[in-house]
Amino acid sequence: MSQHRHPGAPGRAGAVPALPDLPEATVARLPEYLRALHNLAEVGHETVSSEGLAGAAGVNSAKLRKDLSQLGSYGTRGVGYDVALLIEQIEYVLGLTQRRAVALVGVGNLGHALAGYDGFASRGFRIAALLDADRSRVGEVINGLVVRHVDELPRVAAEESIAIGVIATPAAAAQAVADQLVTVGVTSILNFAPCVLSVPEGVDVRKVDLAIELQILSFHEHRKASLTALPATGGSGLTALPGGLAATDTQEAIGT
Amino acid sequence: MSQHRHPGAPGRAGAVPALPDLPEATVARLPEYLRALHNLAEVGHETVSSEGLAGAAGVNSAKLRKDLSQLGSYGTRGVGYDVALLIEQIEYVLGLTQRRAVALVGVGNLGHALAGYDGFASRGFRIAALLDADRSRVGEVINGLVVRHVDELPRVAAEESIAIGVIATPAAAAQAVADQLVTVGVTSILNFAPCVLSVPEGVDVRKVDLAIELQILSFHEHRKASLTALPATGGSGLTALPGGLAATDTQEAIGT
DNA sequence: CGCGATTTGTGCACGTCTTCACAAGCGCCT
DNA sequence: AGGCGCTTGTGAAGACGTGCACAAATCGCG
Repeated sequence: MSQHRHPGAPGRAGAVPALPDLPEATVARLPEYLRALHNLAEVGHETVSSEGLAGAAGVNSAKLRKDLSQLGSYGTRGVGYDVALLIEQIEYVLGLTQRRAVALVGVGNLGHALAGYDGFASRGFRIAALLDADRSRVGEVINGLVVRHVDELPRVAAEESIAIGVIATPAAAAQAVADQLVTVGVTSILNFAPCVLSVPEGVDVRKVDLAIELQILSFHEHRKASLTALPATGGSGLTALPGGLAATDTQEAIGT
Repeated sequence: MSQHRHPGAPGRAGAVPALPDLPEATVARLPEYLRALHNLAEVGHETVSSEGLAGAAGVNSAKLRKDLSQLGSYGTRGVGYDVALLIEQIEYVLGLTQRRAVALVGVGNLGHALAGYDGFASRGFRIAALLDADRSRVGEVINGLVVRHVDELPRVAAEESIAIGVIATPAAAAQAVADQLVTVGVTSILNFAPCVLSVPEGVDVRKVDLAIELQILSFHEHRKASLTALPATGGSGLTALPGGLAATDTQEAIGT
């Protein structure tokens, strides 16, 4: 689909392939833009304005324009962005032109669900191996993949280059698993275990903790409750407002 | 445990119960501190220094002190923080003194795993209801809870006050579910579906998207690869450094 | 009772992120 | 060709978050 020229160095071909060192906040939003763009492409949109894409991605249009300008992307003034081209650009920047191999360690409750998650395959990743420390689980087949023992990690890593390790073990086991992953050369880890991982410099760790998300929401619930609990004690004037005017943050009121 | 005086307004009893309006970045870290504190308490620590707690939580000690000072917490200079007291304080601020009821919508792959997740119960939450739109799933028992049809949401909400709604449905269904949750009075939503939710003002939405996390990691992999690909083209002098000196961010090298 | 060791709480400077507002550029219509 | 409306890209200002470095406070010991 619209195979313009090969996605590579933006602009001149053969130039430095190094990435333009994006702000982290921008990087965190690019996947959201990408998802929105895929949706737009499916519906048949050829181009999209910053306003339109921003709406679909749930952000401010100015922020979106600044983000896209960061990666040197070419929109057309008066028209908007070419959807297909922008998808290519973002996928290139995110390193999704190659399908990255993921090793998933821990096939318990959560790991099982992750192993069956469609989003892996459909968003540029491939589960290369399922691993677990529990030998009674080894041999089990999940979603067409056989669970292997975690000690086989070096062999797995030798078979195919693992780009990302996903840890879905209990907290007690997580650090040991992380160490093993680092040992076999993995430099990116997604940690679902509720604990802090200690890794050498150069290794990236991202963490997803369900309980933390719930507790943050709980805080806001608590705050909202404590606000509406004040009836009208002669507040300075900014009381009432049943909906609560405080833009708490997170992602309130996306607008239409 | 350690039922000091009732956790309530910090300091004087009966004072304003309103929360001190914390910075969002601080709120996001409090759960991490809380978890670290529980670990310390189990090991038998009575007090902990900012340095010690910061290490356990994977943050800078200055940041931790500033965070704790925000909530008016009382550490003791020369000694540190009282672990039990600090746990009480943070749990109060986060609104965890009451066990909040969670409604989980969507018991597919992921929802199933979430329903069986221990972290819910052990971190201050209680799954009050499992709901799904698929009638063939209704009646199924997961972890001692019966799956009910999503249309029963109003009845469920009437039975007990739902504090938080968790959406674990496919993206296509998520917005409709969110609307239903909002209708029955839920003002906090945790969304696992890969889509942007539009909600009225006053409703908080947090999002967890596995694919986004992976794509962010993919970017860093891509960047690291493009850096090491430059051998030694007479760089300005800060090349080499096999580990890569760039503190990419996220959470690198926690130290010991 | 005083002193030193230790640790908290915070003022300040710096960097990052966000948002506004507008100039520059592009296409279309006349 | 020229002008007009629309949209991008960006400079500048402000809000926010971070980390250093140090003063203030507390404990323990002589």
